[in-house]
Amino acid sequence: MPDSPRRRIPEAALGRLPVYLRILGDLVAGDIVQVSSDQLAGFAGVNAAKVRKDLSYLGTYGTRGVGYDVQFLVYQIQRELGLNQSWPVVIVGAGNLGQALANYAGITERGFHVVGIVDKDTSKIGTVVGGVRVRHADELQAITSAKSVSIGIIATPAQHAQEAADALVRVGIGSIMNFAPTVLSVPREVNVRKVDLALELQILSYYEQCRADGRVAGGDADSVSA
Amino acid sequence: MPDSPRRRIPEAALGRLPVYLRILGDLVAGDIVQVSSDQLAGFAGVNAAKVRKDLSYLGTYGTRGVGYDVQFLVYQIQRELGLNQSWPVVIVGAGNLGQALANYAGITERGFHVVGIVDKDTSKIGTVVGGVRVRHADELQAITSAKSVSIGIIATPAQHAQEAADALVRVGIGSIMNFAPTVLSVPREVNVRKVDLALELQILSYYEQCRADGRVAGGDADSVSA
DNA sequence: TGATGTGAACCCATTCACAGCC
DNA sequence: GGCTGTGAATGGGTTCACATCA
Repeated sequence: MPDSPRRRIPEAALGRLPVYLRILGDLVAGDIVQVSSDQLAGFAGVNAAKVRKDLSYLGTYGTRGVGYDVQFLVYQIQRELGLNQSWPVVIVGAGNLGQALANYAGITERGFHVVGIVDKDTSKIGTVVGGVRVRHADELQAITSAKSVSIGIIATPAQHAQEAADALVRVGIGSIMNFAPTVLSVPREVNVRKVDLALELQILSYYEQCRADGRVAGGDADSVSA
Repeated sequence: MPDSPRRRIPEAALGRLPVYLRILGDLVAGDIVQVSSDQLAGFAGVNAAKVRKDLSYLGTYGTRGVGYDVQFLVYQIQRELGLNQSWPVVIVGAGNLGQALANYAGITERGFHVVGIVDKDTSKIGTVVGGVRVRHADELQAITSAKSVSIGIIATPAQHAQEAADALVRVGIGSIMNFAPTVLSVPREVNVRKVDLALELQILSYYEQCRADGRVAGGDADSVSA
């Protein structure tokens, strides 16, 4: 075991690693082999010290006076994030959103693959979305056991989200991405991440309201100010 | 001017207000008129002190020894977030995601309404999604001017996201929600929020990887531990 | 010389604990 | 007595600045 993952990566830094990874991927595609924290910071829209601190959590992979080897950095980030393996995911809910997710190329491009979609609506069962046949929610256990799925996506309406979460927990899912606008109640050991469109819109609404009122509230969460 | 918005609400607190708002909405529906910070904290999966601090940014609307008036709190949060008006939004990109968004009930339920969808693909133009006819990207200015739109949603593939952002900025959009997996380059005064599915998945991947490796990494971002 | 890696300083957010009020 | 509102303490994340090394 030459290089074991020493310390846990702080949440904030963790959220930026995929951003760096995406940029590094573009650099690889452009045959760039070296990159400095300054350049990377420019592309990512953060400052260079943050980039260096973030990358330092992975280990000391840079070369002083030179920068980072792009390919090697890609490899290290992927390894740390667990992206050197393809994670199977299961989607609960085959409505508009579930279908869009199943068809979303970004999922497979990033090394995830949808191994199952379930719904309770019998009219949806048997239809094929994103190359996967929709099955009944009762078959969740069969799907997750057969494919050792540990990541579940909730794409149901709000009123069924908790029920979906319970079902996922029951079959031993470890991580849940929740697209329903609800706070889920799950055991502590289960990871939940929420993606809430309306919530984000409401935050934008606040900033637009501030703008309209004349009070400045520049909140650039993820963009380059150029 | 009886109660003007004094201080700017911190980002972190701002992100929780929509969560409280949703819960309060449920309470209203259940004819609950009073709520304590303790109860609200329970529903939201945070601690009571945080709820009180968050609500204190709105003003001192609670009653010591009693709690908060649910209806009044709903009104105050809505007012502060600018939700007492219906914001028109425009969607750029009429692919899978754009269509799913246009059809997403949560948008209209929360007081936003899609007034336009544009695309560059002529085969999509003229089709109707979510009750709105898809128009050509060149008509963006006409749409936003006519309806004084200030919020735009980017639902294009990654390689066209920057172009979409430029177009939105050009027509005077103030806030952008970006669903493309890219860091956008926009003027400082434009608000950008990113919703990146693959990024979130990669974070879950990290936690699952940690779990598989035996290192604990419980990151519950938005759930109740019950 | 030039860029990394990192202690130290700083700043924002969370939590504590209690004064103040109903 | 009970719950809010908020200073004070704590903790995490960001930024600074520089020692360190190719």
